[in-house]
Amino acid sequence: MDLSNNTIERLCRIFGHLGAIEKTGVEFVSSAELAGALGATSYTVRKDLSLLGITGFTRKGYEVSSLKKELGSKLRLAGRRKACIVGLGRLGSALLDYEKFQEDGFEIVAGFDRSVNKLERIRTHIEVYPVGSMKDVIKEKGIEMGIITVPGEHAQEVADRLTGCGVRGILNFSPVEVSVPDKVVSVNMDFTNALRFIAAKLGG
Amino acid sequence: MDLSNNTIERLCRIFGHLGAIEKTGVEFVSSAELAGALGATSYTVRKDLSLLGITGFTRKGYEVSSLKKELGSKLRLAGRRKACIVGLGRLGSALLDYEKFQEDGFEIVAGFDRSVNKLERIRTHIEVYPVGSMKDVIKEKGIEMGIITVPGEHAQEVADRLTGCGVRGILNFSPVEVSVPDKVVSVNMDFTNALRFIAAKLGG
DNA sequence: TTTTTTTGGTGAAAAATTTCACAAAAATCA
DNA sequence: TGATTTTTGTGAAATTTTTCACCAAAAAAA
Repeated sequence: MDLSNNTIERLCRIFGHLGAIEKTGVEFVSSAELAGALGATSYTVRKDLSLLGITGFTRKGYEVSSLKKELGSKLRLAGRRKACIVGLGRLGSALLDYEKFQEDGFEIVAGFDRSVNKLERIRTHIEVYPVGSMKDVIKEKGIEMGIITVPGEHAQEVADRLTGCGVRGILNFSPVEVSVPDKVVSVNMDFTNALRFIAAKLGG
Repeated sequence: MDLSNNTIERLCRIFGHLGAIEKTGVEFVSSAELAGALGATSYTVRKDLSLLGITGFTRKGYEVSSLKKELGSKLRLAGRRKACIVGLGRLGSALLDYEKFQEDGFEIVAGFDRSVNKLERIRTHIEVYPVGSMKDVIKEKGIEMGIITVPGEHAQEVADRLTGCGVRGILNFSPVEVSVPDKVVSVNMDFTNALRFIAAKLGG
């Protein structure tokens, strides 16, 4: 199947939202409710789901737990995935213990930093290493995804290193867009740009 | 002018990238170079800029410093804007001292948390307050933007409070989409969803 | 000076995405 | 039972966004 990025992004959000609904014990959810929680329309939600061949029940909506299961398997969000964080400054070390990742099946299994000093000072139950041991650690632990929290100046270099070690997914928190090989998926989260966007939308 | 969100987002990224170019001392930049740094095409960059009435120089490209200035004024990214952070856990307190914000004209002038205990323990040069004093502090300091770093369960409540205090822009790091009044601009940054997106794109 | 090359500007075409409209199915109600 | 309501599924229409094609201008080269 050939889903657009927009569709994938929405489906992932639906998946996340279903987790929340599940906790409330509600059994069915309509496309309109999902749309509301997403800031989309019910048409879009139904179309997105139908692109995956997922169908609901007339006059009832979609069954929460089976929808979650289907999305999980169709989008491959079901299994556990291992990730590492490179750059253990304030943000990086905050993310080391970000519980939401674990809850969602993303396991942070290693942190890397250049500074041995920093590695020694850090307090976390996750194992941390000097960047030099990246290759070994990534191979050994089977790490698939890398989270970049180094300053912009070093982001590309870290991305190269990560992909060189076989990492196929990159979440980049630095403000520079990193370029990666074709097969690698990279997403940028630039906080400052988000504030700029808000400021621009606000005008005045 | 009526720019699409995509266009606004790209223009903001261009603005950020121009800062980096400026430091290198390069005077002109072509639409193709900008496109490369953005992961867009040169057509798109030129069209985006032309939508703002910004024009470059034949065979030279755009003059870096004046382009930055024009974007800054047209998108209202030039002035300083005050923001606050609500929720001073790991992430929130990391963001309190995120230097990039300050560099870009976004001043974090207050942090809020429910727990007085946390407020006492926190080490930062930015003033922190109990949530109860939000209204006063926001009015007094002229805070325009709020950054939400509380758990999802409380995100909507915090958003309501912020908008109730007159905040018009919200950057929401919690995994739940908050709903805000029409005039308010809100952007969600859901880390977990970014990882999901990467996982879904990777497949396998 | 003339030609060639590079780069922007932009209306038109193409592609992608979203919305609509309405049939079909199931639950509810009279 | 039969009418009514609600909600999905989806092809078609509408809208939005991106890309293309080509001109003009200016710099560089010849």
